[in-house]
Amino acid sequence: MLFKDCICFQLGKTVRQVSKAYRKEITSYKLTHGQFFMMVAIMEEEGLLPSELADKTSQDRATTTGLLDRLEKDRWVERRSDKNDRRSLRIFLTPQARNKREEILKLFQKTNQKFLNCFTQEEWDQMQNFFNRLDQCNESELVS
Amino acid sequence: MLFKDCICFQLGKTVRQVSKAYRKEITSYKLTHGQFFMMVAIMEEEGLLPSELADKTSQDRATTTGLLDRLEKDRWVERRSDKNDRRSLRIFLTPQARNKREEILKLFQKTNQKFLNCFTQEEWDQMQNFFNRLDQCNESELVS
DNA sequence: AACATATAATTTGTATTTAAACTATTTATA
DNA sequence: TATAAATAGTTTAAATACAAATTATATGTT
Repeated sequence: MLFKDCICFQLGKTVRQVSKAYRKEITSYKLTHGQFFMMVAIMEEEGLLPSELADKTSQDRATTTGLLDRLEKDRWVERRSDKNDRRSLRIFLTPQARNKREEILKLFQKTNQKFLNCFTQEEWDQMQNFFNRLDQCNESELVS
Repeated sequence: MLFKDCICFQLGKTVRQVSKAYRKEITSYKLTHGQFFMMVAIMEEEGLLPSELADKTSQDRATTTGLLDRLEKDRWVERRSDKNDRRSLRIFLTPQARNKREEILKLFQKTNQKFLNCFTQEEWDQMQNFFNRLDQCNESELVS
């Protein structure tokens, strides 16, 4: 199997499968899983900057702008300009999104738990350790 | 950390980082990493159907069509129609792609090895086991 | 104050990803 | 042999992803 020992390939394949299963769990809200994560991030703390949300969700800023555009169009969030720094925006929930806060956060926990249940705590610790190592391995210069 | 125990989130974050690092390794050929994997798959065996390549690269067919479109536009591959089944196409390398076959396959091995070097064989076995478990965990019905 | 630099967010352009619908062809079955 | 069902591949539309450029504003330095 050509791609058996290609971490990048295997990781890509797995993330596509897991994301698909995750989407299936959250269909009721008609949010993509990226939008769902963004909503969870905003529901945990309102008033953050787009750049802070980008950091929090590990997306880049351009992607975050797009996510917020669609969430704003669908009346989940609103951008309010910051009085102290006119470059900045602050992201808040709409009233109707705030009504769904508890539900969404609960669904987030429940869905995560379903995936976590496939692993022992020790295994999940080990998996996180692998993820961290991959990040570091990326930072180091991969020169021949 | 809100997303610490969300496998889907952590996996997505990691795959974005790893893919970015992978892209950096293969920039010289001006291929995205998806295109690169597709080229590797074709270089291993010419004459496969798009559907077979989709399976081989774990992409769905629509994605494969798009990848082949761009690879054909950039003169890496050509589609030839199958005489025995007029629905089918067979994918072949162009002569200029065939010239780069050894280089590309070597770069594929080398780049993969760089990432594998961050782990022992035992750890990589363990990681593959986790990936397989995630796939299975997805197939099972995740009903409350 | 004037200017360079940095920062926040967006825009642009290209590629990927996916679900769903679609066309053409082949195979199975009544 | 008709017709239904399956198969191969593509198209469409919407969302991501990301590099590079852009706009507006703020900060630092002389």
